Amino acid sequence: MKRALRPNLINSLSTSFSSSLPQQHKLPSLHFHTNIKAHFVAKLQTCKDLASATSTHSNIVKFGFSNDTFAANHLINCYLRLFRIDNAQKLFDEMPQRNVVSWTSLMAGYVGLDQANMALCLFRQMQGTVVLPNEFTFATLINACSILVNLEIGRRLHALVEVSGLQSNLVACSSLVDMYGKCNHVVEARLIFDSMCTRNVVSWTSMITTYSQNAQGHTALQLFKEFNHSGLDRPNHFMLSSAINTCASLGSLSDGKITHGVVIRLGQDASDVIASALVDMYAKCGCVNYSAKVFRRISIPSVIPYTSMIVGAAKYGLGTLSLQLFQEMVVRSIKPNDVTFVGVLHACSHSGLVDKGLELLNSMNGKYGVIPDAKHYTCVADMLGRVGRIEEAYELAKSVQVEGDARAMLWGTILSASRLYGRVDIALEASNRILESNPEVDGAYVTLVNAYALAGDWENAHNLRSEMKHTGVYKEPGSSWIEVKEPT
DNA sequence: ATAGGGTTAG
Repeated sequence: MKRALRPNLINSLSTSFSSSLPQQHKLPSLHFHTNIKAHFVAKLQTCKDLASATSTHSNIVKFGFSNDTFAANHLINCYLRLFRIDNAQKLFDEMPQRNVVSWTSLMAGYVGLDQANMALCLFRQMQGTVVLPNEFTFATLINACSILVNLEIGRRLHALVEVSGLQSNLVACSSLVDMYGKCNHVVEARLIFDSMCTRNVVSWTSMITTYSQNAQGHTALQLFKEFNHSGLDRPNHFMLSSAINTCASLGSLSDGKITHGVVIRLGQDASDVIASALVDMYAKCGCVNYSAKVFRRISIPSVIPYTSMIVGAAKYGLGTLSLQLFQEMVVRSIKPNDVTFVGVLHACSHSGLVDKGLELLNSMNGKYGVIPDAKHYTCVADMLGRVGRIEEAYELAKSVQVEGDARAMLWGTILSASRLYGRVDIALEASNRILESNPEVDGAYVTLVNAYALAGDWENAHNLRSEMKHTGVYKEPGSSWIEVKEPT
């Protein structure tokens, strides 16, 4: 095997370099060296599978480039593209000389694999070296803070950005705008946006999204308009999706139609991402028939527009349409994901197709390879609860392992159903589990009081209410207890 | 060579 591999490689190299090699008599070895390295790097950039990555890796070692930082950085990035963070980390650990690209690449790799914390750890390690962070390093780290909603570290990085003299840097500032926005600090995001000396589509999109995600949709749309009149650039599909999404969150059909008009004028209506946003927007603005129109114009819809349409139809009680669409995507071999199943399960729930819903839940993993999680169980528990199949809902909830807020949600659903059907025993059980999952939830206290009261256990109800007053979680009786999580 | 923004659920 190995014997065959090496001559082949040398053959392929000599053919690719045969035209340049003979002319370079003076420095043949040096040029061969440079060219062969370029060849390996080119190979790494187009690597599609682990086998070719590892074979190129071993060739890099064989040809004596194992200590070459440039080649190793390419290898790291190649492994990261193939989602092999373990290989990338191992290589990184073995590098004798790491530069800022080595560090930043590995950090970005962790962020991309939902391990934003690891990126921050790496930065701490990096600070113990002589390598200095650049704008890309900061952008990657600030992005990690956005994902983690970690304002504290975000602020520290902001300070470091300033110390490093990058306070007007486009890339660093755009990520700061995004970070402050994701941490709900709109004013600070805007201050940075205003302080930037150059802005591009990305920075404007970050600012628009910040307003949109912080319940200031009108300001977001105003900024979108401002950008369009500024003549700086044309909005791209990122900015357009954000604007459409803003209209959806506002529930404003008129703004939605105007934005749809902008999309058409810019010739962006063929974009899958934009179409998904439009389908969702029309459904949220009360026009599911428009959603259907947009959806049917997509030639090959991916799982996202399919899901948007399934969810939209489900909300309008068009359960049969949702299920038809689901069937259609299965026939077209478009793989449903976890969100798609939330949609179809909702459809079953809202249209009273209970047994169909149960059948779907049970076939999710085996037939479609999607492992049901808390949100699916909550959905099905709600479906069973609505039609009074409380026992089954209760058994289902007991059978699943869920933690934290998701657990409170699941048992909140059981609680709601058991109250509705007067099952005080199960209501009590559910209240207790909500308390176990999340003791800070004041709504659960109220519910527990209600449950005790319902059961006629007034003494316990009274005691608990005093305890609540004591711990400061008291809520006036009669207020809504369904709000498990209040917006901050 | 490395980087920043967007789309489906609750």
